[in-house]
Amino acid sequence: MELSAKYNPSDVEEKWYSYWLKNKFFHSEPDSREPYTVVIPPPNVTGVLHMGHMLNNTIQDVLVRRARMQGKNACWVPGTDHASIATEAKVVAKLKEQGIDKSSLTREEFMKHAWEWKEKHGGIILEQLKKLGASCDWDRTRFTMDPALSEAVINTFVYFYKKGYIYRGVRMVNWDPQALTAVSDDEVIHKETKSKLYYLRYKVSDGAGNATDDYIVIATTRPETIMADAAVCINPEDPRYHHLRGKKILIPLINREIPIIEDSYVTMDFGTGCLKVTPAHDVNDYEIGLRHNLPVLDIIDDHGRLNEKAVILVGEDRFTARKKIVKMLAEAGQLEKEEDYLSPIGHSERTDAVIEPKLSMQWFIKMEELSKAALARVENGEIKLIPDKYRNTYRHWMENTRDWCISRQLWWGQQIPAYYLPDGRYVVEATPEEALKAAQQLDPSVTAADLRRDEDVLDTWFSSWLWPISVFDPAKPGFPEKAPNADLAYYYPTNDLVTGPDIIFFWVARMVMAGNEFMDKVPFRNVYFTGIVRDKLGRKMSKTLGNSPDPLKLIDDYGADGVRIGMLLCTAAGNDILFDESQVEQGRNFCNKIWNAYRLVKGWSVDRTIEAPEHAALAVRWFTQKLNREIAVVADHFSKFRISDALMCLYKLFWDDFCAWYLEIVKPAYGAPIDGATYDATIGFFDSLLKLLHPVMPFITEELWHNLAERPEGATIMLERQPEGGEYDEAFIAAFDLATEAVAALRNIRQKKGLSPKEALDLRIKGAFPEEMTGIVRRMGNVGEISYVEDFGEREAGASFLVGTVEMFVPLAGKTDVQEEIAKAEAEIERLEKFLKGVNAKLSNEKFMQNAPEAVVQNERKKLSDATAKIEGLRKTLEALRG
RNA sequence: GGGAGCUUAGCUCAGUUGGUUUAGAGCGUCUGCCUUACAAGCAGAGGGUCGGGGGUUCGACUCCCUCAGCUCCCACCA
Repeated sequence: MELSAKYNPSDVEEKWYSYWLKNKFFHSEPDSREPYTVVIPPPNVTGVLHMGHMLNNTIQDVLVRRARMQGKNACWVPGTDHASIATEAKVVAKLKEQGIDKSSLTREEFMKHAWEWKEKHGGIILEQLKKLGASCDWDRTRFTMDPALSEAVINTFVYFYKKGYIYRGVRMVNWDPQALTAVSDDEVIHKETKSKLYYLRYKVSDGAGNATDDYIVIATTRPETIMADAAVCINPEDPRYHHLRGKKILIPLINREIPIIEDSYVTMDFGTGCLKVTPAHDVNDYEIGLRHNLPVLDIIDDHGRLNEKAVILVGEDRFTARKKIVKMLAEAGQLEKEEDYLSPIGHSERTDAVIEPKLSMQWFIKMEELSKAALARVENGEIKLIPDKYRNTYRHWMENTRDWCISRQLWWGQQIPAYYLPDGRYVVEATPEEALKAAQQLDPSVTAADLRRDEDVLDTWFSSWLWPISVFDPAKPGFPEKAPNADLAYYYPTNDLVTGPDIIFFWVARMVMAGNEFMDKVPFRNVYFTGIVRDKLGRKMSKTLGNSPDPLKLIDDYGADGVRIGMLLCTAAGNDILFDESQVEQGRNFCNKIWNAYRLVKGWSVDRTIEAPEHAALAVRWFTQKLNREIAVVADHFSKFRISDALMCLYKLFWDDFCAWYLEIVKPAYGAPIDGATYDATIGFFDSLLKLLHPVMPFITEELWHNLAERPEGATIMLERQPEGGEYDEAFIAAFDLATEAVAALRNIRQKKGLSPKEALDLRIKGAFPEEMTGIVRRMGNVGEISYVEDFGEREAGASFLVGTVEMFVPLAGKTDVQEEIAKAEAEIERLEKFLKGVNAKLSNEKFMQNAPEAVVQNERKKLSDATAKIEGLRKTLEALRG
């Protein structure tokens, strides 16, 4: 069959992926082999594949495929995350489109809609991963809200509650008025936002609630909250306001009397040095309020509107209220001035709504003990972070953790298993039945109907932190004493985790905590942090910028292997990835190169009666060594997670060493057959190269491996063993490098003189050039006669050059410019003399001779003698040239 | 404000206890080639005072100080 000159990925990708699935090559069961386990960072169930996933999952697949080919029992567990806020927001939006308001539904009705949506639209991303070639064990696909995994979450909650780690408390939380939920500190994004600083006049009270003429000026960005003011605060050190100590002042418009208090929190040189204290609507103010025992007056409702406690502007949205109150204040003569002000405003990561600090009753889990233990696992080296610099980040996090607010005012998620008695007391139990029993301990008259379950659900991360455990044994979390099932015992701890540094605390650290608590073991040994994928201008990829390519279209255009190579080429661990389609193009071109090398080799006819020519035998010997060496180099790169280096090494091995040198040397003349020995060796090399490349480019390697030789039914390259490598002779490889250098020099001469590659040149060599390599030089440089000479003697017209320390000369009667040669030689002498000066300076420096190690001194001596010899030779050349 | 990191060729990056003759790679650029595997290719070439300054050392891209620029994380002065 005639093979196309171009590799066509769409011809093979689907074929091989279904072949792998059909034969269950990705599936893993515990056995006697060493396990290699990876759990996928579960993408949002409603998510679609973006470039970050592409990068992340390509890396995981490379690691998994390589481990599998090293004979390990590789298991890559896929799955999705229920992502409570993000998913609920999507479902709410979808229902709205259908004209259904969430508030008109019961919890059960809403959950039914949400599950329907999940069944219909969820998990698309996993299908997309298949296009990339991901070798996940799909039989083990998990979802964080699978019944068993949800049970694990509930059991974990009960466990920590009974351990005394979980408590309920009023806290200032970040309230998202759009999603109507509290969000964690880490889900708040501070953006520099243009706002105004309003300077308001607060009149001083006469003590009986009447305004005097005296007033003070307070700067605020939130004039709509003045009705909730509990005090005005000054710095005790501030002499400007000493006369106001102990006095009271009146809130503008509503004339409520509030005290003046003193607290060193106030900075004297910001604004006017006076701060209005609004405990219900600002975190810092809340703390000042606690210190000074101030009342808390909450005037903003859950939707961000002023409530009746505000007295004025009731029902207005906070931003509308701001505009209106400014006008009212101005009319009342109590607005002194306003200035533009740039301040960081918290926005919800999910809805982008401006966060409202709000007091509310939430559930918390204590972090102190958990963090300590989790820090130790990284500090003692049980878990390695790659790159290492993230240890600092990790340590900083773990030493500064605050209690984790785990309740969310949502429905999509695991509902908190707390049950309230009619009298307000509550019990925490895994099931309603147990809860009833526990409740009856407190009050025997309580019935099931009396118990009211807490409305809130748990933070998504409260389920994700169990992931490496619960995907294998969902019955385990919450029960540290219980023996793990067979899967968990075999696969845990997992080996490598590949994720982004942005969730180092959200997820990575918390998995370590859960692992400590329930397994008394780390959840993984290495954490590889990928960078953020940016566009080539360094901007984050975003929908609004439209700078994110569609991954599936990329795969269509360039092939999955091409895209994988393109992603990996620019992947230094921890560095951001500047993605450029030209890298994917390079990946596609590489596929094409491999494809064409295959076409060449398969096009040869073999004659087993002929002997291998000397140059071919030498090339076989050389490539054997080279291959062995590079296998070791690649293994070293992988052991350090230097994946792009490993890939580049393989890229050059195939393209430069195998194609440009090896194949060109052994290639028989057109139409002529190749000898059996060289052919067999070539097929062997090709086989090894395909295996080495398989983890990074699974499809094309499977296709060509099947074509390279007869394979039995059910055979696959993905279960072959990685080539092991072996001994190699560094000196021999270096000798071959000399030959390639000489060839390059000859080609350079041709190019400069405008000589055809078809025209054979003669070559004279003076010096220790390995004789066995002359065959290579002759063949690849198209050299006619090669002679070793003592001296070039009377120099005829020609070109001279140096290969290492060996002088070479090509006679070019009538084809060369003597003046040019002279100039070239002179320039070279000058350079060498300068170099020599430096070497001599070192050698005549007593301190250098005393302190430098012998090897270094020896090397300098060698430099001296080499350079001296070269200069001498060039001088002779010059003499000859000048005649 | 606190912390971490970065700055090497046009671009993206290596540079592994301070010493390997001229600091490397890939891509891009330039030149010549449609040479029977591949123009998604072949061959060759050019390109860097290693961010600036100072110091330690016989010797610094590498260690220290300092200045400048950039990035990220944390905190958030109303």
